[in-house]
Amino acid sequence: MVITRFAPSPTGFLHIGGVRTAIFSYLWAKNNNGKFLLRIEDTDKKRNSDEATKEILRAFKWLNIEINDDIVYQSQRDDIYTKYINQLLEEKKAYHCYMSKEELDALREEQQAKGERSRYNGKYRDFIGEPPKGIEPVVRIKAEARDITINDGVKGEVVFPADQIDDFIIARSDGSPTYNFVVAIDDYLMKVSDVIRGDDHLSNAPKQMLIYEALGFDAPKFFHIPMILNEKGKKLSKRDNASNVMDYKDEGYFSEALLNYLVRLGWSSGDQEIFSIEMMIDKFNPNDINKSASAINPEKLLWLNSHYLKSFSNADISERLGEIGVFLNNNDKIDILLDSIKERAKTLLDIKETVSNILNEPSEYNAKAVKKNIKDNTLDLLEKYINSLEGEDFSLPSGCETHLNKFLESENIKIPQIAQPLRISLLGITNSPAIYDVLCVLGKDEIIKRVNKFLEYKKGE
RNA sequence: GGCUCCUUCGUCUAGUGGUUAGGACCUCGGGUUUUCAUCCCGGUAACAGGGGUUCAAGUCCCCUAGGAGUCACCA
Repeated sequence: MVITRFAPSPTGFLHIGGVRTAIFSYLWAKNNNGKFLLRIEDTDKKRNSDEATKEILRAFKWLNIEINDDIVYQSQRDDIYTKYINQLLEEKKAYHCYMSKEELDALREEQQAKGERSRYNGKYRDFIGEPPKGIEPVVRIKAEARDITINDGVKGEVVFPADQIDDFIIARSDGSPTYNFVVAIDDYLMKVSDVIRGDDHLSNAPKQMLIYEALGFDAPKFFHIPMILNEKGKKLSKRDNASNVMDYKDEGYFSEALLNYLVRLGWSSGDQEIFSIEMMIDKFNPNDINKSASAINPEKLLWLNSHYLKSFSNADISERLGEIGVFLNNNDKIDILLDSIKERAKTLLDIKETVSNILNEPSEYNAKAVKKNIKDNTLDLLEKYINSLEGEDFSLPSGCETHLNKFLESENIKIPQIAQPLRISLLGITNSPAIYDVLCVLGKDEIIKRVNKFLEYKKGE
């Protein structure tokens, strides 16, 4: 069975790069009818917070990525790690190192001064005798001096030369296990078969291989996926704006669009751009992931978002609007309104804004628009217009159109002469959905009310 | 600096020795449109550079350049 996992450390919000890693892992598991697990790497008590964990979970919920089995928290697994550390110690595959931090620093400086790579010199590797007093030892693993080859599903064969590898620490002087150690143990214990993670972890892979070998465990298959770059071509970090997933939600993006956008970053299936989640699951294979890093492209995301928006039903959109506090339930023209708006909007926030522009009486009139469109005879026309509404059928946009055409003919004017002034008096601005739709949604009483208000405003000037 | 990885239009990518190097976003032009948009049609635009191998190279090899990642008792 293919089992994948996502293993964030809860040090803040979930960022875009992490989400993409998670999606890839999720898709690959589902493609194989396998499992997608979540492990919270909260061993660094100083930097972790429960709040961050909640935030990560909230993001997964929004993205509709389902996590199989119970969430694993590394902070609750000290006993397990200790057991394996002791095992390695007993088997002489690991040893206590009594080098102080100061001594280690001095060693590093000395090596760097000579232009060498800083690595542990193996001082306590075969140490016998009385250890120095007053020093709590760390545990180091015995790393055999040989090249280590990682057979990566994305990068291919990557060889790390022997001189790059030293006896690294698997347990700190306070007894707590280090990152590379717990990752290896947990992936094994969770039966993770395929590790898909950022290629910033590639250099950790040989260390983990060493741990697997020492313990006699089979190593999982690795897929080190390239980083996501920001618009400037630098590694996307938490400091980049728009790196927090939930910011996208707040800005009116849909999880469908974000997922679609992210899955196409570094991966593709021919010329296909639009993927439903089912299609992604069907087509995704981590072997097809690109080797090179890719830069984020907000415009394409926006395009995808508008694409998805157009495909949503009005009921669906209403529900999503409800989630951000916009309720349309008591408006019987809801379909006309949303049909009209969703064609031109790109985000949920766009819809919210336009809905509010239409449903709420304008509080002011755009001066530039007024100047351009309100001529000497315009107020007369507007007055005539509202006086001509009696008995007209405004239940559908087509009725509004029929009536307006009649009005144009009787006044012998062209449509812009009345459409733009109507927009201004009804909405305060000239950018709006089709005028017939606006008229229909508002209804005659509201039209009369707003036009009168505008007329009074103009007369009062 | 050591090690590792990467390099096709501005961006995301297709491409597995023979293609007029394709698609998408952006951009530009045109059309539809009462406005803003949408939508439709069309255009501009790329194999980092240099050597090989081969009848033939974006595709294979080498070098150079550029970019990225990593070098903790962080994860």
